Amino acid sequence: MENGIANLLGALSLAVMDRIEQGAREVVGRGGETPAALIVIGYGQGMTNDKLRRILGLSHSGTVRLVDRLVSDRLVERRAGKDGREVALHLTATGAAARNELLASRISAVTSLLDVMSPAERKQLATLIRELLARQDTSEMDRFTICRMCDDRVCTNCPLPTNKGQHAR
Amino acid sequence: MENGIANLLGALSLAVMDRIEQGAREVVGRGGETPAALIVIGYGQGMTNDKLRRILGLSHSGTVRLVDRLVSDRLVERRAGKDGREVALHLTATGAAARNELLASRISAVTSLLDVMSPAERKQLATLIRELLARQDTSEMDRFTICRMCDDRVCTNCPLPTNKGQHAR
DNA sequence: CCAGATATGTGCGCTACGCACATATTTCTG
DNA sequence: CAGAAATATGTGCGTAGCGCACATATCTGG
Repeated sequence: MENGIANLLGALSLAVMDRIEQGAREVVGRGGETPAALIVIGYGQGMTNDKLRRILGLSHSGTVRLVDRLVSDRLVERRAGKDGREVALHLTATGAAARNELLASRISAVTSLLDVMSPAERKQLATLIRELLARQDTSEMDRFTICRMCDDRVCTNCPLPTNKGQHAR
Repeated sequence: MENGIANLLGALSLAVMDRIEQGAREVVGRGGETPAALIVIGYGQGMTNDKLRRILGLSHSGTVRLVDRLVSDRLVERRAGKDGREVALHLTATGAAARNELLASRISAVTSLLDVMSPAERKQLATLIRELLARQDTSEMDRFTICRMCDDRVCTNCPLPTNKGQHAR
C-alpha cells in the first residue's frame, strides 16, 4: 500500500518527538510550548508577545501566561519595546544557558535514534528530508513555526523556502 | 556539520506531529494521549487499564481519568476482564468509527507533507525509515509506545523487531 | 482628534495529568 | 491454608497549560 510510507514517517516522528519532549521537560521542568518559547525568544530579534503567540500557535492569553512562567522561572525578562505597546522579550543569563542545554538535549535525542544508520545512509536521509522541507508551501509564519525548536547553531542552511508571499518580513 | 541531519529530522518530526495532533483534536475533540488511547484500545487484544498506562507512558490515575473521558464520550466501554481485578476496555460502535476517522486523518496529515516527493523519492525514504526503525533497540513495551498511533490497516509489515499483534504480558 | 487597529494584561474556567491513598482481587509463601 | 505481597483499579486533591471574554494602553489613519 502506498500509505505505508506515511505510517512509517508518522511512527518515526512520534518516536522523535517523544524523546525530544522528555528531554526538554527534564531540562526546563516545563512542558507544552514552553521549551519552544525559550528557543524562539533566544533567536533574539526583539521578540514580542504577539509574534511569539503566532509562532507557537497559542492563544493570546496562553502566551501571556507562558511568558509569566518563564519570567517567574528567571529565564526571561520583559523589557520595554520600541513601540510603547510592545514588550521586548529577552533571555536572562540563566535563560540563555537553559536554552543551550535544551538545544543540546534535542540534538542528542534525535542523534540517539539516528546513529544506527551508516554515514552514507544518514547523508541520503538528510538529502531527502532537506528536499521534502524545501518543497513545502510554507508561509513566513509557517516557517518560524516549523523551526521553533531548531538549533540555530547547527542549522546554518535552512531548506525551508522564504518566498510564499514573495516578500519577507 | 554532522548534526545537521538531526536538526532536520527534528524539524520534520515537529511539523508532522503538529499536523497529526491538530487533526486528531478535530476528530475526537480531545488532546494529549486521548487519541492514542483510542487507537491502542482498538487494537483489540482485551486491553486493560494498566497495559494502556504503560503504552501511553502515563501515570495510573491519569490513565483512569483518560478512560473516564472516553467512557463519558461514549467511545469506550469498561467490561469485566478475565481476571477479577482487570477491566477489559472495548470500543463502542461510535468509538470504532471515531478511531477510523482518526487513523485516516493521521495518514492524510502525513501524506500532505509527503506528496511533494516523487514516487522514487518516497520509496527511497520509506526504505531508509524502515531500516532506521528496524535497527532500534526497543523493548516490547517501547514498540507498543512507538506504534501507539499506527494504522494497523496500513502497516501490514511493521519494521520494529516484533509483530504488533503479539502479546508478551 | 478621534475611531479603529494593535499589543498586552486579567478573571475565570476547563482539560490533562500526577501524587498519595484506598480498595479489591489474585498469587506466593511458610 | 492463612497471611503477606503483588497486581489492578478507583478517588481526593492539587497543578500545569491553555482558551474565551473582557479590560486597558498605545499607535495610526482619515
